[in-house]
Amino acid sequence: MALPRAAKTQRRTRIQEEKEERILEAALEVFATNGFRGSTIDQIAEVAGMSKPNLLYYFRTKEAMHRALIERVLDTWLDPLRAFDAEGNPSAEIRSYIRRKLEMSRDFPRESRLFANEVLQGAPHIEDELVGPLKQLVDEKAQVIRAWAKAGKIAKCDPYHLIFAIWATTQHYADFDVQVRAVLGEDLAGEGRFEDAARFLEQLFLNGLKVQSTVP
Amino acid sequence: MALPRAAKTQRRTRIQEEKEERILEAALEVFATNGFRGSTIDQIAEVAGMSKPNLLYYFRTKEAMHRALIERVLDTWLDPLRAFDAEGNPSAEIRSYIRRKLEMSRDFPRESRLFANEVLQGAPHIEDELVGPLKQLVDEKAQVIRAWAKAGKIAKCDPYHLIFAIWATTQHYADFDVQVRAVLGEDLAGEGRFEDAARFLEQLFLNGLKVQSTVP
DNA sequence: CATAATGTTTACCAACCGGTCAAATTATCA
DNA sequence: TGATAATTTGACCGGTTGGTAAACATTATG
Repeated sequence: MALPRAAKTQRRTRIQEEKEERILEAALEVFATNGFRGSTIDQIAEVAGMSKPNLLYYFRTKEAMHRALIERVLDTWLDPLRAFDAEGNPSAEIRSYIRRKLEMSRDFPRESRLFANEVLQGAPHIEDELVGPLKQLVDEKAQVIRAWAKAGKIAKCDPYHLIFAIWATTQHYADFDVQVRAVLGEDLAGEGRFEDAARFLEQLFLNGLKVQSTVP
Repeated sequence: MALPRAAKTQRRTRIQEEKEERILEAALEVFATNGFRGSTIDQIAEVAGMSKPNLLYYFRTKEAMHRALIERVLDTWLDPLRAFDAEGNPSAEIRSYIRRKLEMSRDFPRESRLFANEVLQGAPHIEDELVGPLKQLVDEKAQVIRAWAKAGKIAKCDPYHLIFAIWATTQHYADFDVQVRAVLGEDLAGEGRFEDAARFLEQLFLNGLKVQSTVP
């Protein structure tokens, strides 16, 4: 009778875990490809293989589903940036950040598109996360980059725009996948694409951030 | 009685031009912020300041409106890439391409988001344009870049991924504007943002593509 | 095994949405 | 000016959508 989330029993039942898992998986699929408004509960229910009212038994509203999904995914999404290590070698850190972000685009394109859809449409559901945890983390890492530049370990540059550039270039392969495939052609797009992109971006960013010696 | 598009009179009346203009302007606003599925004819009608049936008098369906809008905007959108000149100085050409694209993001953010929404959701309405005119233009310019690299005028690099990187970094400021503003803070985001971004991206791409001399 | 709690389904509703229609209004021009 | 064509609107329609109510089924537990 009672809704699972509000149940008196503190423990989530096995069946609750399983179903919520299946629902969020389906929701990711649907929200990522249609955006929030473009997605219907029926669609999600079908992908999840259950009836609409059943789905609404676990998440009261479409928005609750979306919220739960965002919460669950945001942390993972920011992991690569968190791994950015102030003590490490600057070039190596930047290289591996690019690589990790690119791997995310390859392995979790739906998560990328979920956020892209949301941000693109004005982030009506995640604005708090943007100005809160996200900004804080970026500020912190920007300081690291700025220190590297000041110490002459990389070229002087605006750390925020550097981070934006890495986000943009790596996520592009997930978010604009259709366009990339259209331009490269179906064949080229598949096989070597990941390595090609990684090689190019590493070259671009590492040379681009190399300290410019004023005549050796 | 008859629909204007199918009218016997070949000439479009003044009133037709004006109304279609107003409708497409409103459609751009709405489609860009909500995507195709997320937009309603009522919304567009309200922004355009006319009734829904009146709007449907000029464009028979929502899709017809969207199609007309895409057609009208796509050419302009590709202009910067078209301006890319094989005869020019490579560094100067790349620099001014970046600048033009960045100006587009600043001056026509809605157009950018319109395409971003569309591509992000699988480009269901513009796939022909992608594999047709777009691919053709990109192929052509990729050849130019490849020739430059072969002639030693810029570093060896994959021209397609270079173009993707320029698209991604410049359009990022239009498409992910909310996120950029959230991270930079409302103040920093406004004034110097354009110049900061331009300076950073020019540094990144021009140094990144500089021929790496193997000891002078 | 009884029984209460949890989980699932069928039927349904009100609001919304894309689109039509016929009637009313306005612009055009002989 | 008056006839005719172009434009505009309110009322409406069928399908979709987010969500509810209540009956039914299943599972956990004393």
